[in-house]
Amino acid sequence: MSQPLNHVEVSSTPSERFEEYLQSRGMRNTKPRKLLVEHIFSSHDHFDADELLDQLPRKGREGYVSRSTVYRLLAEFVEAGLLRTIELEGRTVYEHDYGYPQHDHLHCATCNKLIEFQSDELIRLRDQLATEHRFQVKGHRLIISGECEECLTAKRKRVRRKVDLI
Amino acid sequence: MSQPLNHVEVSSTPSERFEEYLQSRGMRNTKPRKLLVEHIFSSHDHFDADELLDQLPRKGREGYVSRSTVYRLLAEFVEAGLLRTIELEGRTVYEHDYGYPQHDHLHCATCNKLIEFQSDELIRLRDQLATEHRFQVKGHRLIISGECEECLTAKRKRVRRKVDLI
DNA sequence: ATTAGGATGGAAACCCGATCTCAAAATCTA
DNA sequence: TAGATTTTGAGATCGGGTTTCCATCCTAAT
Repeated sequence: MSQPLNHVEVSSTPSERFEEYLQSRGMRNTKPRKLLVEHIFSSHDHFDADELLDQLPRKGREGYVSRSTVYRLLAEFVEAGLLRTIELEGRTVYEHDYGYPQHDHLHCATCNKLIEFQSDELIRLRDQLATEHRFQVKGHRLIISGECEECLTAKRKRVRRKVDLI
Repeated sequence: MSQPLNHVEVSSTPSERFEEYLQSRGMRNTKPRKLLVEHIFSSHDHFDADELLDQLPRKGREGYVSRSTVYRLLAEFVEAGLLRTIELEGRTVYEHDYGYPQHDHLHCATCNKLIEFQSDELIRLRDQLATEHRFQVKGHRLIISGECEECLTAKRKRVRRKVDLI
């Protein structure tokens, strides 16, 4: 059974890591940049640009970051190796990359949740398949789609309720 | 070693199959519909709407089909089970579904080619992973990205040529 | 503190595949 | 073959995530 994913040992926090990145390129560590790194790494969620904007303070409030800046910074975080993108049904979804191991996803079509898992056997199989086709692997993306436990349970409950009414 | 994919035994051609589909819905078997099914199933390629349009005769020529009709008919073919879509880096790519087995892809980042493969072991692993997470599988999508044999060979040749010049 | 130049906010522009509109053409039925 | 109905073609239009523009603000180095 694949366990909840463990963090990779890293010597510095995402914020520290990003600061180094900025330094090395002569870029400035501004309020929006600090705030967004903090926010994004304060919880381990998947999100797209819009969802992130929804989570942040509204215009006029302390800590507000504009739409254009959010887009700019998300691109920077990806560039810096902090985040990684997943293309899922048209939208671009972001997830932690720095300090987080390679993994794949189960995608629930009902509640839209992404469940992570790690499988060494998958990697082995992938490399074997590539070798058979004399293909040089750079990476892969596996998304298993279907319905998660909670949604299945909820559905079962609904059915039972209907049956009870009869 | 996974072999080139074999066609599934089917009792009728894609054209015949599509005609049945049209009949059953009281739709008409028009020239554009006949022509497009013929064209699409005359070779086993992956394509998007634009590529398909490029392959068809230009405006004014015999056999011309308009952009809007191409989009309309592609949707019909998917609905009819003739084609299946793959979302690849933003664009919608179509491939044969009818008379063709489930499979996955190797995607060459250099020449953009899609190479098909089939793996029972992958299905087994997928189902096992899903079971471990009490997840009900509907399907999956695996894309292994990297570089194909031809592109690797071409690159090697270029390097050798450079070396020769020294 | 000053200041040069990088960064941000707000809004407009963009991108572009996909869809819609509707008059004209094609198909099927009787 | 006439009539009813579906389908097509051409162009306009859409949608919405993303990018650009630029005046203003902010940061960091001096």
